[in-house]
Amino acid sequence: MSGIEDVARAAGVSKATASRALTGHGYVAAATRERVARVAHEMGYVPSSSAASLATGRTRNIGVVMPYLNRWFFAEVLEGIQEVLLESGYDLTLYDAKPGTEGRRRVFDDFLARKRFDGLIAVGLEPDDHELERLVAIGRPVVSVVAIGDNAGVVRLDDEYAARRATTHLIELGHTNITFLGGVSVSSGPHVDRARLSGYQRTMTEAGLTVTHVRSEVSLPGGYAAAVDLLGDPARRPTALLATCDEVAIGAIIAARRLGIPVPSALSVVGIDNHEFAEMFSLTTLEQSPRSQGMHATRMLLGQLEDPAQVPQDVSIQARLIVRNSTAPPPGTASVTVGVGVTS
Amino acid sequence: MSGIEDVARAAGVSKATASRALTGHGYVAAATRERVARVAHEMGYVPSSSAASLATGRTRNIGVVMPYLNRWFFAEVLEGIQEVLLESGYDLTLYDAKPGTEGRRRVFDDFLARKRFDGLIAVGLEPDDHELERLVAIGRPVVSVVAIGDNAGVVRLDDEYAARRATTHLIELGHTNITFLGGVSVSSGPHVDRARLSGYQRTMTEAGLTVTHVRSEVSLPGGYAAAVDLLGDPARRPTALLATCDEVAIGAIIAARRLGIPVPSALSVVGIDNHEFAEMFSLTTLEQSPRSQGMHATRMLLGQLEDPAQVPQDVSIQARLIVRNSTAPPPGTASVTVGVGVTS
DNA sequence: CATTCGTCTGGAACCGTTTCCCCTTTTCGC
DNA sequence: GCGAAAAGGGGAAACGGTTCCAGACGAATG
Repeated sequence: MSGIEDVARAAGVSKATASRALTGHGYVAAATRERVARVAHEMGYVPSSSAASLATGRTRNIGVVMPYLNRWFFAEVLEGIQEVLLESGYDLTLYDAKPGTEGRRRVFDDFLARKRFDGLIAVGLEPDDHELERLVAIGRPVVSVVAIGDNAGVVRLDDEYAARRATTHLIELGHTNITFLGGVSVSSGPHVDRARLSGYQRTMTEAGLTVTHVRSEVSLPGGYAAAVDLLGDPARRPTALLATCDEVAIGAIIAARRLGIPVPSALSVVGIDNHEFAEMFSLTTLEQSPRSQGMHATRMLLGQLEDPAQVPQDVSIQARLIVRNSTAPPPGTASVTVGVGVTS
Repeated sequence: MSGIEDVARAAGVSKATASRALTGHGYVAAATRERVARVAHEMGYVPSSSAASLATGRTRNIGVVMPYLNRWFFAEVLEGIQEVLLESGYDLTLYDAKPGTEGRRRVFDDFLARKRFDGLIAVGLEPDDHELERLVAIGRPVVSVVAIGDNAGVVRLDDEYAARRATTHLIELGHTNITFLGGVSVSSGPHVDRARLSGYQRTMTEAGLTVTHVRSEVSLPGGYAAAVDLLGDPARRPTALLATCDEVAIGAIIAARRLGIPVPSALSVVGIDNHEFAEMFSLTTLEQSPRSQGMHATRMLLGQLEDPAQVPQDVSIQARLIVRNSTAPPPGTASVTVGVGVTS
């Protein structure tokens, strides 16, 4: 296992020059640089990252903390992050912080404190006060995807806007009996879902319509179960559903099919996400493109690293409405022509 | 930012003793150890991992290479790995190696060569010769989930067995016209799918039945599309489908519903995986439990790290058959009583 | 032509641990 | 009570890079 000293010797230069040649910092004659590079390559020399980190104080590694790995949104964000880091030559260290677990406590109290990264990306973290404090205590730049409640750079979907836009779409189609399917109350639960619920509520209220909110676990099976309950009772059945996310929406569509309720003629369903399954179910939805959120956040963080003066910016994304075939005017309406396709 | 030297001074001992006290290596009086630990804790001392790695040659970090992050199987394996590593105090560095991308090339040629880990877990990697060579060249223990073709430790599902078991289940129900829905030929493509196809073929042949294989992309939408094609043509329609995995199976069930073909009365469908959606679709399937495969592989690797003499073992898992409501005797059969529930 | 400046290079210090080696003190067996 | 072994602790040398500093040289400047 050869070190830079061996390379230096083989190239007939000092350690210092070899280092400069390989890192590109400081003066080195072009011929020398070339020779050192060649020798290093021939010897299969790879610098020790621990030694380099120790000397420079930089790890060329980015930490990513997220509460779930197996949910569509998170996996997509992670892929976006990974893609940018790979291009930039940074490693990615992953910390799984499932809410309420001992593992999460250890992540915040032990793992992150080791600072094995130059910067941190927090995805949908919803940290409590103690966790937030630990995050700040690390003293490394933090960027988050989905707000975490402090002044770090944030990339996120404008959830309130997305829900308003979805609701408006249904109202424009002529619906008046629209139920929100989601997991939380406005005052508690993940901020994302609260903002979406709130966007729905405001839009409905502004239009003079009655708000109805049905609880559902935020997952496909959850949406299915909640929809079976709701739709099974003809008295409660609305003409349209706004789901807090596509998984819930798809669960609801599956439930409707099973109950023999045709979508969209008897029931319109709209989601938020543009999940990979949305197309297959012809789901009208708002696109949130988590992958590019991840990429965006990563570029922002990398930018901050190379120029610490760069002020972290907050980026809020306005989702695009994608109209497919899960929404239509309510039953018994004079047919209305609606453009099918993508609109803003 | 305090180093071990500050701790040592504050505790009135030498650097060497402080190090011994904190790491637990070598002789240290109990009282001293306790005092050093207390002082360190009070000062909020956290050892520099780069310095420690440099000195010891160990990183307390495990690398994980996988081709996809957003597929159910991979995400589950990753969670299993993460869980065990978190308990053991190891970090996890993730390398995304999507087949055929420039990123993948860089992962193998640059990133892995940096050896920022004590060991590597390769998940469903299917490396080519060059990649395999690079993997070996790293000189660190490698464990893989799903075979990679060399003699490293492997944890995997016995795919051939799973497919045989699934086929047998259908045959026992009375089916004779069973189509395999999957993405490959026996001679090329991912080993997993080939083994499953092969298990199906042998079982069919042994039973004197005709093999029919329909190509499908290995994904939910892929299964949907392939099934729409196949089932839409009454001449080709079988009485039972064996899908290469649950996602394909579920796609097929959705397609059947849409075409008005009742499952299981007119069509039986069986998958392999026990995907999180399987229950919702009442899918009969073989459980592969990727999460525990991940945990298993991780424990194996960690074991090898603490005792290099430990020979890597290959572990092959026999999937359990979970009978739900997507399989039944073929139409027009005298009804056969079949136990519903879990059997081995 | 002398001076200055930019370029190029080598020696040595440094990053923050761990660990080897050696010395002192205690414990234990006989 | 004595010698050997074990326990406890300190100094200093690693680990493998990067970077500061100083010196040497050639070209440009006055």
